[in-house]
Amino acid sequence: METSNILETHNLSKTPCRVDIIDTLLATEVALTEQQLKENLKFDYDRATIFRTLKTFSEKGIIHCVPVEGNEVYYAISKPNYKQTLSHAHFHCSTCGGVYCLNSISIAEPQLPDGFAAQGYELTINGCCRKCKE
Amino acid sequence: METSNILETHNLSKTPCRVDIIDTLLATEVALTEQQLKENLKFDYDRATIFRTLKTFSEKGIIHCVPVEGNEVYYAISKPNYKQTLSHAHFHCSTCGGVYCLNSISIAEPQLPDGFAAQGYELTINGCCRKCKE
DNA sequence: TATATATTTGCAACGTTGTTGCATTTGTGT
DNA sequence: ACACAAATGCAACAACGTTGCAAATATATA
Repeated sequence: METSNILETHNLSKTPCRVDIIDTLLATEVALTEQQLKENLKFDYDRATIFRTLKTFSEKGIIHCVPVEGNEVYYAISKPNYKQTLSHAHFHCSTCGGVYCLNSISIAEPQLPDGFAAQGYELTINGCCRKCKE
Repeated sequence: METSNILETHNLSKTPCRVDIIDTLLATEVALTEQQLKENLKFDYDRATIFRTLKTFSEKGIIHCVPVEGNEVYYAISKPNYKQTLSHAHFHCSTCGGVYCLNSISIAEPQLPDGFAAQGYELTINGCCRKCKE
């Protein structure tokens, strides 16, 4: 799906910042921190604008964020049914810091202690990614 | 293990702030945000002191932090062999926000794409906890 | 195509958090 | 009781999260 469709689907007007952010996230294989995102945008926008855009996109389910050890947050485009999917897995490379969405991974549901009911699973796998492996 | 032992084991001097923080984290069943931690300490300490103490404890493996959706970070006492354990699971209650360490859970290792090598697994299970279930 | 209106943006401001240097205070071994 | 290494509090600064408001802009409508 390309950028215009994504915005239309979610009833969002087509503004430069929104298009730029979605284009950038679509173009990158890995998830990006807000810093990395800014560096990759074609133009500069106000912090508040980017903040609000990311917030809107998160609420709409267009993107999702991945919190990683060290209190860093990465942003990635969501697959269309992301929000409906119970389990999400991400790979975090300890070497380059890259965060990959693992869309096709299924997470085995572990046995929980009595009284706990699971609604969703978020798995972060730390390790060494394809590019850093040599 | 009680507080004094923990500090001695890690070659850390026994200061009020350190003792207070470990006591507090040992006393609570759930992990705490920095805010919640501060509210539960017996005395007040400078922000920088708490920051440095948490950092020291994290490095030593005395505590670990759990990043949760919404960019919140929770701190919890680690079991003695925490750092050596490859897989960690935490339960995050969507209702009360409580974060529980699930020490006895084993995580099934999913199949990764070619070229990716896993070194550790962090699983966060979202749902409804024992206390909030009625 | 011009216009009206609802949105979005940039700017400014403020609170919080992460982080560090430095002088003072404190813990601990002698 | 003392000396020295270590920890603390204070101050300061950068980065981030967040909001109000006025100016600019996207889009539906005439």
